Amino acid sequence: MQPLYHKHSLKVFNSLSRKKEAFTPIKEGYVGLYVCGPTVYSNVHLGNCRTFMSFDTIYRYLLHLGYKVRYVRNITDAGHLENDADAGEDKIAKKAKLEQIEPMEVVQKYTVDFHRTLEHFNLLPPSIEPTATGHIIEQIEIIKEILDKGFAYEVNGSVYFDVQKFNESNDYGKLSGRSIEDMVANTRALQGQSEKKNPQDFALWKKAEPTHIMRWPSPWGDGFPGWHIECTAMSTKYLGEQFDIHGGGMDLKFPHHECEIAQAEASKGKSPVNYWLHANMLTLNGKKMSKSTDNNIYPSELFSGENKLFSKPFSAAVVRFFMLQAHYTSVLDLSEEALDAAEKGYFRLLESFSTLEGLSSKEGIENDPTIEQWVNRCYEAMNDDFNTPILIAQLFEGVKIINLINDQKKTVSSEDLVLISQTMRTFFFDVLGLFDSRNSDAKQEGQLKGLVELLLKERSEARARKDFQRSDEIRDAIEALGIKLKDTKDGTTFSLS
RNA sequence: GGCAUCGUGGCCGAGUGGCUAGGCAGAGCUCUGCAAAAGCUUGUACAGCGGUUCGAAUCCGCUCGAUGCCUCCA
Repeated sequence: MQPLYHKHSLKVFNSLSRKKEAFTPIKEGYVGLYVCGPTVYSNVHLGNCRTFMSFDTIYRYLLHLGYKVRYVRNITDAGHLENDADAGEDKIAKKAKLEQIEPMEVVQKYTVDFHRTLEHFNLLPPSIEPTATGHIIEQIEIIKEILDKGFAYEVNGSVYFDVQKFNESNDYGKLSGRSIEDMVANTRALQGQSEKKNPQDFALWKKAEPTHIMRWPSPWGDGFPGWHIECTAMSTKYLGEQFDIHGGGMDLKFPHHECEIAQAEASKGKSPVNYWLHANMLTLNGKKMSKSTDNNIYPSELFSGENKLFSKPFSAAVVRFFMLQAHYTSVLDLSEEALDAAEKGYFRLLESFSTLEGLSSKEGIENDPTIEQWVNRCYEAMNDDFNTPILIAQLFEGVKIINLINDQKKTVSSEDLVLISQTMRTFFFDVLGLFDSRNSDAKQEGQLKGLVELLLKERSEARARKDFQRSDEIRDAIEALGIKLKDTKDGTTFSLS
C-alpha cells in the first residue's frame, strides 16, 4: 500500500517566508525534524509543554502520513548565561549553587521532571534526544569552521561571531524581519561588552573564569560553548547540513534561530532549514508564561488542583485537548472557564467511542459518499498547516453521525461503519495524541471499591434479616472474582488483590 | 523607540474578498418513571474610522488597544 502522503498535499506555514508552502521533504518519504528542547534548570511549566505538544502533534501526523521521521529534540544542559555580559553566570551553575548540589544533579533532576511531565501529556519520545554537554567536540569543530571562513574572531579565550562581516555576504535578520541597521541603532549598551567588536556579535565560545564549574578544554583555552551553537552542532550531526523542519517556540526566533541560520550559513555555506515552524505562546492572565517572571503554572499543580488559579483539578488529557483546540501559531490564554468548556467537549467526544462500540451496520446498502467526504475534510484540516481546531470540529461532526446511527435515524453499510470508527480513533488517539483519562488505575480502583462496598452493604442487610442464602450468594460471587472478604466484629473488610 | 503579531457573538476559538466553522454556556422542543445522555431548533459576531470593490470580518490607510521579540526563556 502506498503511504498516505502520496494522496495528501501537506502545507505548512514557513516562518522564514511568512507564507504557507507545500511541504516537500528533501528525500521522499523521509523527514528530518529538529525542535529546540528545554534548558533544564527548573521544572517545565505549562507554557513549555504547549510547544512540545504542538510539535508532538506535528510529529504524529507526519508519522501517520507514512513518513519516516527522525525527530531530534535536544536537552540544553550547559552554556546558557543570565545575560550577554562577560560576568554572566551559567543558569545551571547558579541553580546548583542555590540548591547546593552539583550542576549535573540539577540537570538530572529537571531532565527527569521534563520526561515525566511530557509522558503525562502522552508525548511520543523523540528519535534522538542529544545533550549539549555530550556534543562539545562537535560544537568546537563548527566554531573552528566559522573561524576559518572568517566570520568569527577570537578575543582573550572567547570566540565571537562577526555579525557585520556575515551580513556583507548574507542576510542576518531574515528570519525575524530585522535589519542590521535597526539593530545597530537600537542595541542597548550593556556593560562589560568590551571584548566584542560590535554589540550585535554573539558568543560562540566563552572563556571560563576560574570559578566556573562547567568547563571544557578547547583550542582557545578552557571554556564553554555559546548560546546558539549547540543546536547547530546537533542538528547538523543527526539531520545533516540541510534538513526539512526546524521547530521551536516563537520566543526563540530571535536571537536563537537567527543565530543558528547565521552559524550554519557561515560554516557550511548554505541555509540549514527548509521549513521553520514556530509555536506560539501560552499566556496566563494575558501574559506570557515565563520562568523568570514567575507568571506560570506547573502541570502538577493543574493535575492536583492545588494552585491559586483554579478551583478544581484538570487531567492531562483535558489540557491537551484544550490546547489542540487552538492553532499552534496562535496565542492561547489559559483560564478556568476555557478549561471547563474544553473538558465537557472532550468528554462528549470520549462518550462517542462508547456509543460507537454498540453500533451495528445494515446489510445490503450502498456506501454513503458523505462519509468519505467527511474523512477527507479531516485530512484537509491537518494538511492545512496542522489545523487541529478544524480537525476537532470535524470530529464533532463525526459524533453527530455516530449519534444519528445510534438513534436509528441513519443507517450505514458495514464498510462505512468501519471507516467512521477508524477515522475517529486514528485522529483522536494517534494523531491528536489524546487518551481516555477516565480510566486511570486510581479512578478504576475507586470505582471498584465503591461497587464492592455497595454489595457488602446489601450482604450485611441480608445477614441482619438472617437471609443467609442471599448473603452467602453475594460472598461467593465476590470471592469468585478474587476479592477476599474478612468478617470482623466491626464489619466486613476486603482486599482487591 | 525599533521589529513582528493580534483584536471575531456571554466565554474559548477557526476562517480570511460573496457560501452556517466548532466547542462551552443560554433558550425552546422531542425522548424519558425521575435524572443523565442523546436528537432537533435557535444566535447575522468580526476594535473604531476612512478607502478599494458590484460586494470586506477578510485587501489598503489611519486611530485605539493587547501581546511577543529587541537580555536567558517553549
